Amino acid sequence: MSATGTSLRSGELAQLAGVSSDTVRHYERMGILPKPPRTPSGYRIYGRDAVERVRLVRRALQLGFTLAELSDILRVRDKGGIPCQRVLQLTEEKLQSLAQQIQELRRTQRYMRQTVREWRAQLRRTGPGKPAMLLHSLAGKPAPRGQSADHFKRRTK
Amino acid sequence: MSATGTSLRSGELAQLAGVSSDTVRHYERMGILPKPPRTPSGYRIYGRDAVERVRLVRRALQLGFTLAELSDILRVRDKGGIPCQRVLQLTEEKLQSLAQQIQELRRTQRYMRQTVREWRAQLRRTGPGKPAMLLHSLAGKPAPRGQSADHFKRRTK
DNA sequence: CTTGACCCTGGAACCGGTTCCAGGGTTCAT
DNA sequence: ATGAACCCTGGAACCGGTTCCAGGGTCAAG
Repeated sequence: MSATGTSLRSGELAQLAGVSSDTVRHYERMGILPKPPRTPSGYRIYGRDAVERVRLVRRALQLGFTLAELSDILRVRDKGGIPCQRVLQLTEEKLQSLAQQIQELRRTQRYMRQTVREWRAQLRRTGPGKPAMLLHSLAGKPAPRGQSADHFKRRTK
Repeated sequence: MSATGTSLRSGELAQLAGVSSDTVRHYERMGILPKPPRTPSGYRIYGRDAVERVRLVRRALQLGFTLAELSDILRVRDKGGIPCQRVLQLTEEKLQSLAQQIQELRRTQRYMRQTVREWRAQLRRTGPGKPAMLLHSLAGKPAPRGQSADHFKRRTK
């Protein structure tokens, strides 16, 4: 009875939007998907627009928005508010720090390439199965500028 | 009695290496700093070489090594092993995925810039305080290639 | 002797988005 | 009426590096 209708159950929504149903429920908990009506037995009933919503969230996440931010924004919007300015501003901030991040990564890249080059030379010099002290040589080198050490993980802010 | 000697206590080591003493102890737990001798009262006693070691670890972390990897490598080295090949190989892998990561980020950057441009135009069209649907417009757009959605956090592997 | 700076331990919190779990109900087909 | 496939709940685990915490020693200067 649910297959071809307009209404979706959590699993179907998840499928259509390309996430797990766990994630769908999680989004609801985070206030990102509004609480949907339920069947008498407690199953969630979503409209097809929910698919859009989830997809939107995924895109926004890719742009660096957090669930918390999206929760804010969407809540405002759902109340008839116009969060566009806020969205635009946030996006520009992300863009900013994205640029920074890229720069940082490229610094690391240069540094790492240089290091590998030196290591290769060193290995040729000392012979393959010998001492070499590769890692050790790092200690004395000038760090790759940015001191943060978490290029990799930390979300923008 | 400890100030100018050759031996360091955890806090001094931390200071000299630019980390917190919590971190020093953590490194020990992870097997990255070898268990140091203790004073009769239980204080750790490090030699000056420990400073190098910690600095080395920090550099390596910046290059994308994990504590686990470093733990392995250093343990081998401390036993007289020669982990240089391993180090080199790992580094090349990091370098590889770093390049990928940068590419991904640049894609996102391009996508985001384009998006902002479109939004600006849209805002001009609809007038400043009006509807606008900025975020909403994301749902229909083609995603920025990479489907991973975690440019930002996840450590390389 | 007191004060304050330092050290010890091991376990938990943190970040954020996702996933997993146990224990239990619903729906539909065979 | 039995099974398979789905759904419900709320809480916890996960990743990894760092930090924080309580409850307690150590040590030197005043």
